[in-house]
Amino acid sequence: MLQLTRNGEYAVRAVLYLSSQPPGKPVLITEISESQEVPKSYLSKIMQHLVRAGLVRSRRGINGGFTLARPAETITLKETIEAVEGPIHLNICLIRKGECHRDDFCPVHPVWQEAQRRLSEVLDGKSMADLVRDGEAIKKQMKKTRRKQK
Amino acid sequence: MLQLTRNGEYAVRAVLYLSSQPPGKPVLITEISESQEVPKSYLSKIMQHLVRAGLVRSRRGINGGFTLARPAETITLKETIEAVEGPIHLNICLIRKGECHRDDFCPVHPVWQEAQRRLSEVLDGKSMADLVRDGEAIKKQMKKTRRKQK
DNA sequence: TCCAAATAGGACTAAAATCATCCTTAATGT
DNA sequence: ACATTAAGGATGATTTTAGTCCTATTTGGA
Ligand code: SF4
Ligand code: SF4
Repeated sequence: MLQLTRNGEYAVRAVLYLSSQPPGKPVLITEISESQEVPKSYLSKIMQHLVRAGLVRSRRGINGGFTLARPAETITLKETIEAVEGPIHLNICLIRKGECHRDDFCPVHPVWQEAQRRLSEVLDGKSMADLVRDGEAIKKQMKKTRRKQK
Repeated sequence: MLQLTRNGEYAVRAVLYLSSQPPGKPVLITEISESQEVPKSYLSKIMQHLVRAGLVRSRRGINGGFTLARPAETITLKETIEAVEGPIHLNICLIRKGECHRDDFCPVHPVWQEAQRRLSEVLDGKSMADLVRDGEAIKKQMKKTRRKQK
């Protein structure tokens, strides 16, 4: 359907939440689940993907939880999504050359290449640190608006 | 999976083929199916969608077949895809305001808006007439290359 | 050493989407 | 009437999505 799945969406929410927390402080899965409105048992699977992909570190037992494995500045939206959904390919011919045998004479192929490039540009252009900053700006803006409405 | 479905892909192939034919000349579904490598019975459903969407006209019986309903210049890639897949929304929050109740404070939401805008730009920027021209240019280029290889 | 707290990992499932096929009906030109 | 051709409905196999649940493993502290 040319749409992000819940896996990708939830991964972004989780990584973004970790990015908003003090670095190094382990965050419980329950806390992520509740604040980000993601089913806990489902989130558990997603976190496993993120750990294997090297974006997140986990510790079990008391004082356990999840932390970012790298600074939020170095983690992009695209990377987070691809960690749980696999590489983004807007059409099968972008998977690899020859995946669609028409690619060498198809006039639509280059259009998909361009579309993919533009999409990647946007998704790779935002780091988790950027998003945390944007989120804080939105919060500030909302407070101002509410004050005006009084 | 954030990927175009066969429906969209096949629709593009079919409309592009019609665009490459003399305007007004009815083309049989068998001809489209074979030249574009799309299962005939499946293609039949897709053509129905395209007719209902107003991109293609059909005539039954002898001398029947499919023709474009409008000049190829006025039909874009995006339009063709959306005719069979429904509107493209890269994430659910782009369907309508409030579809995701987090949209008014979510810092990721604007990124998806931007991504969608960029994607639409590319897909709406190519008309079927453009693609036919591109296809002819590719054919010419391939002939030249083959000559050099001799 | 034993326990409680956490995540890891595997098995399982319901529902939906995807990718078709086949058959009957309706229109159309000769 | 009749051959031709698309329309439309029913059906189905397979895959993906979205999620749950249970057991195992790790960890730190009493
Ligand atoms: S756009 Fe062209 S190359 Fe890509 S999948 Fe479709 S036919 Fe193949
Ligand atoms: S990006 Fe934000 S607004 Fe869009 S679906 Fe995810 S949480 Fe909702």
